[in-house]
Amino acid sequence: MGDEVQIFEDYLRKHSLHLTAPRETVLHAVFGTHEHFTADDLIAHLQRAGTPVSKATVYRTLSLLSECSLLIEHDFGQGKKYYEHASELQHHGHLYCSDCGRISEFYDPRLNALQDKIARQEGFEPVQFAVKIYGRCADCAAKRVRRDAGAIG
Amino acid sequence: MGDEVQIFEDYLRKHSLHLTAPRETVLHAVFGTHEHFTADDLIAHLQRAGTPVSKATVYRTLSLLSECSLLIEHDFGQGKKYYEHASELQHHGHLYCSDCGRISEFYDPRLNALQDKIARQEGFEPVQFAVKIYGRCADCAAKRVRRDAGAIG
DNA sequence: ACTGAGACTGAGACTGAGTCTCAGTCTGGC
DNA sequence: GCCAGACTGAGACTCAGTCTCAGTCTCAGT
Repeated sequence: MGDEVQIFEDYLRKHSLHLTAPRETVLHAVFGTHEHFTADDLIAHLQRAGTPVSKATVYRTLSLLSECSLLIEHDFGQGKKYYEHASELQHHGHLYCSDCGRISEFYDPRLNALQDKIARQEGFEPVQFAVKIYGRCADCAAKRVRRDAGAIG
Repeated sequence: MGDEVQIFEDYLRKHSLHLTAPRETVLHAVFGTHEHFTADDLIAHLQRAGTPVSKATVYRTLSLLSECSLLIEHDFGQGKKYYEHASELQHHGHLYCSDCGRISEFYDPRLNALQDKIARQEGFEPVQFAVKIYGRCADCAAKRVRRDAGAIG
């Protein structure tokens, strides 16, 4: 936090836009967490925090933050976008637990190198990689084993 | 085609469901193409072909086909689902051109092995892998180079 | 063939994430 | 202070996808 404000301000200035109070509120809320969040989460959080910002403004600000590469959008096929800080580990992948919805991350440079190589082999100019592994997290896998054992016994 | 009908019929029978005319119409349309398609594409196609099937039924049938693993759903962050045949190359990745929207595929067993290994290292039980590389296809990259050259010269 | 339980259908209402519009407000260079 | 143009919130709108419901069809049992 701090760097982000700077980057955002620079970006806004370059495009003749202003760092207004609602934008600052959103910026602080966004960079005050390290979780993946949705626009709706953020709107609810701001509401609860007593600093409500309208839906339209939240979406507009998230869009600006994505444009200046401070945020990255992710889609896990839920019909809504998840956001995360772009500054975290670069080009990491996601593990999405279909049972509890938990999202965790992993980073493996070999995976990135391999993807880059494959893309270029196909004449493709890669900009962003998105590796999503769907399945069950350790907790849910364990729960399922216990439940299945119970069902049998 | 043929195998798919068999698999679908077996699945339906096992669940006390019927292979009705609208379902058959959808099945034929779905397996009559090898492209990635959206529900909307399919509805429009059936309309044009003079064999319209209602939106609700199309969605219901696509959902059944996904359940019995004949189709796989994909999300490229467009706010709509793309479908493809599950029988095609297994666990392949997608190259999505952000300029023209074209979707192409690649298959690399090393990528799958690596993903499986990474997931299990994290205690995660993988069910499905989704590798999406966003960027520019060869055509669009070339177009862009020409356009940029033109802008400078 | 007839019957009844329950599966199926289409039309259209509904949902929910995200976008757009618009009137009123704010910002900052002059 | 003025003004162009950026910004805001409220709520209308869009659009993919889901749900509802009344009417229809299917098929096992007779």
